[in-house]
This record gives sequence, C-alpha cells and structure tokens, in this order.
Amino acid sequence: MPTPLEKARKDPDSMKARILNKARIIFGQYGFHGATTRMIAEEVGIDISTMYYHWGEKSDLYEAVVLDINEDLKTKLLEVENIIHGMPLAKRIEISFDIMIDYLFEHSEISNLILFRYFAKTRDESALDFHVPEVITDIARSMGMAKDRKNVSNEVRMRVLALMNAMHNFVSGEDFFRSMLKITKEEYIRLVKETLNYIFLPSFAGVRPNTEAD
Amino acid sequence: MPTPLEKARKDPDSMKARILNKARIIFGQYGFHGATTRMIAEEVGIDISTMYYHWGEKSDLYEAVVLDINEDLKTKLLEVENIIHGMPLAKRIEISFDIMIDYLFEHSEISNLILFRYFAKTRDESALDFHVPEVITDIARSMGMAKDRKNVSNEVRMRVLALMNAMHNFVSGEDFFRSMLKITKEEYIRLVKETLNYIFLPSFAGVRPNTEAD
DNA sequence: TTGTGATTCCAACAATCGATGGAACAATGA
DNA sequence: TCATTGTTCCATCGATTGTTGGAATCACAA
Repeated sequence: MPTPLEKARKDPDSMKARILNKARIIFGQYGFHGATTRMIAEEVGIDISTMYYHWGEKSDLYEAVVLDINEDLKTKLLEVENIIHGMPLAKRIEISFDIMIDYLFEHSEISNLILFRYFAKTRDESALDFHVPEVITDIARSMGMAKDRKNVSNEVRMRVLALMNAMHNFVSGEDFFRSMLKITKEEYIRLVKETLNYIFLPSFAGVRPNTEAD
Repeated sequence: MPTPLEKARKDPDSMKARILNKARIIFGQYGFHGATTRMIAEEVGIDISTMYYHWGEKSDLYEAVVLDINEDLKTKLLEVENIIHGMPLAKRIEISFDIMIDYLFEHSEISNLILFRYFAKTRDESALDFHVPEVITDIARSMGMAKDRKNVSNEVRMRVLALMNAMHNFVSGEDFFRSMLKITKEEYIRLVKETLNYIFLPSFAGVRPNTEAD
C-alpha cells in the first residue's frame, strides 16, 4: 500500500499534492516554526481541518515535504549526471551549474528547505534523520572526485558540501543579495553562474575560467 | 544619550548585556519565530517582564541582536585586516580563514544569525534593513580585489559573498555536517579550514594549496 | 530614617498557535 | 433507493505566544 507521499507524487492534481506543493513553499520561506498551518491552508484555499485530514500533524506534513524535495533533487541530479556523462571535467562542472542553477531558481523552496534543515533548530528535538549523505557521495563520484560510492574521503565530502551550499545560498538568498546589488533577476542568475564557475573551476578542475570581470 | 545597545556593549555585566548575549544564542539557534521570549528569559534566569523592561518588544530585542553581532563582526574583520596587512595575497587569505574560523566557532551565533537573515522570511514583513554591504566591500578591499571601497564591481561582491557564506555555512551547519562525517569538533575545524583553502586559494590567489588529500 | 526612582517578579491579558469533534456534503456501488 | 465511504468545513478546544499592569523589592540620596 502506498504512503501518503507516494500517492501525492503520483497524482499531482489531488488535494494531497496541492497541499504538499504549497507546504513546500511556505515551509521553505518561513521555516518550520515560522510557517503556520493556517498559512498553508489559506494558500491552498481550504480549511485547516482538511489539511489535517490528509497529512495529520504539522510535523508529519513537514517530514513529507522534506522527503518530497529530497526525491526531486535526487531525480534531477541523476538527470544531470546522464547529460554530462563522458564530458571533460571542466565542462561537466560548468554544465552542471548551468542546469542546476536554472532548476533551483525555478524551485527555490528546495534550496530554502535544505538550508533550514542544515542551520536551524526545531523546538521539540525530534526528526533529524538525514537523507543527504547519499546525494553527496553521488555527486562526488559524478564529478570524478571518487572512484565509487564507498570510498569517498571526508575531504572530498566537505568540498562537495561547499559546492552544494554555495548554490543553495545564492538561490535562497536571492532577495537579500539582489536588493544589495540592485540588479534584475536575469542578471543575478547570470552572475551566480559566473561566480560559481570562477570559484570552483580552478580548484575542482584546475581550470581558470574566462570571465568578463578580469 | 546612549542607546540601549550602546549601554549593553559598554557594561557586559549589566542585565541588558546578559539578556542580549543569551538572546543572540537563542535567536541564532531557533530563528526569530522559533525563539520565544520565555526561552530567552529562562536562559538568563529572569522573568519575562524584566526582559520587556530592558528591551521592549521581541522585534526590538531582535534588532538589537542583529546590530550587536554586526558590530562584533566588523570589529573582528578590522582586527584581521591589521594582522594580514602587507602579506602576500595567498597568505592573507589563509591567515584570514584561520583567524575568522576560530572566532566564528567560538561565537557560532554570529554565523547562525547572519544566515537566518539571509534566507528566512519573517511573518510580519517589517524590519529588513541591512548593514551588510559595507562589510562586503571592506573585505574586497582588504583582499586586494578592489582599489577602494567605492569601485567594487558586482562580480567581486558576489565572490566575497560566496566566501563569507562558505565560512558561515560550515560554522552554522556543524551539528548536521559533523554527525554526517562522524568526526570530532577539532578534526572538523581543521577540515573546514583545509576545505576553504582548497576551494578559494586557487581562484582568489591563483595558488594551488598543498593538502593531505591529494 | 524616609523618600524616590530604578528594577524585578507575579499574575493575568488578548491573540494566535496546533489540533479535534462532529455536522454537512459528495461519490460510489448495491 | 439507501447505505457506506470518503471528503470538506464550521465551531471550538486547550496550550502557547507576545505583552502589560501593578505590586514588591532594591539602591541610594536626602
């Protein structure tokens, strides 16, 4: 028998899915404590009790959201891996940034939620199970930093974490950073990609990128 | 006449300062909505109304906390700048990481609070004034990426942001990342510094660092 | 000592939070 | 047709939130 999350992912028009999708955004913007059940229900256009009927407690809904975005992210990473397969390392990194940044900007709640889980505590200390390590090691292998999934050193894990975090930071901090730089969204996205290449290509691929700033 | 914040910073033993210092930690750990006035008061060991007597509304206290950590950070950056003055670029970066990472780990609420302000929204959309850009341009100049404070391109600003964020990420995400890598705090701090050097020395200073991982 | 202002705590307030019981409604098949 | 099951909403609950009034206490000058 399928879990509520599986049912929601299978039928995107169902009420379960509609609630889940709005919950992703609200939880992503305000965090677990900042988001209220009434905010989510109002966003969907339903009564709160309808939400409880489908997803139970607030923390259960939150957990479903976390699992949901993790599933999305894993799928997307697999898609990227297939695209860049066989390319030289520098090109692999460059293309990965290009695709992933576009994707994350279209689903910024993913970056928001991941950063929240990394950095924020929840009042009742529960539910801190991860699902992250696998993704990290997958990326390490895909980037040619490790032979297989098992033999990934902590040094390499840290570098991949830094890379992923850098992407999420720029996506999630868009409002803050853009109002600081006073530029359009398109220009900002271009700048994010250029910055990521500037920083990570030399260290990860030994390549100095050609930027317009130099 | 001095502001409440100035009074608190002048006398670290005063009740105002004691409340402020605990508020930094609680707000940093749980965010604005996650932290409650009762949590902070209990941490100080006083009644909530005493807190209101000294700092007024919750949002006022939060604002004082933000200004407070910004002042600390600015002071520390100035201190670092004096130390690294005159050194070659690669050495400047390396020493800056070493000092700043040690400092931030001792005051992790600074990293926590900065990240919260970058990435989280607050329910009542008020009080979002910054005080960050100055710090960014100061670092850019100190790192030799800009001639003076005025002529800092957006490209350079973004790179400095990436650098600062990377530091804050590793400090603020310690619990999460360390339980993933299963290492001690000392080993983690060492790994953070090594990773930062590995990533930023090649792109910022054109230098490939000698790491034990290669 | 007395008086005055600053400080601290107790008690309570209104508003909002997460959560639920139960009535109303809809869909389906017997 | 009716009974059953699934779904949605209204009304409300108790707990927790931010906040405040007022009494008690303290520090200290007169």
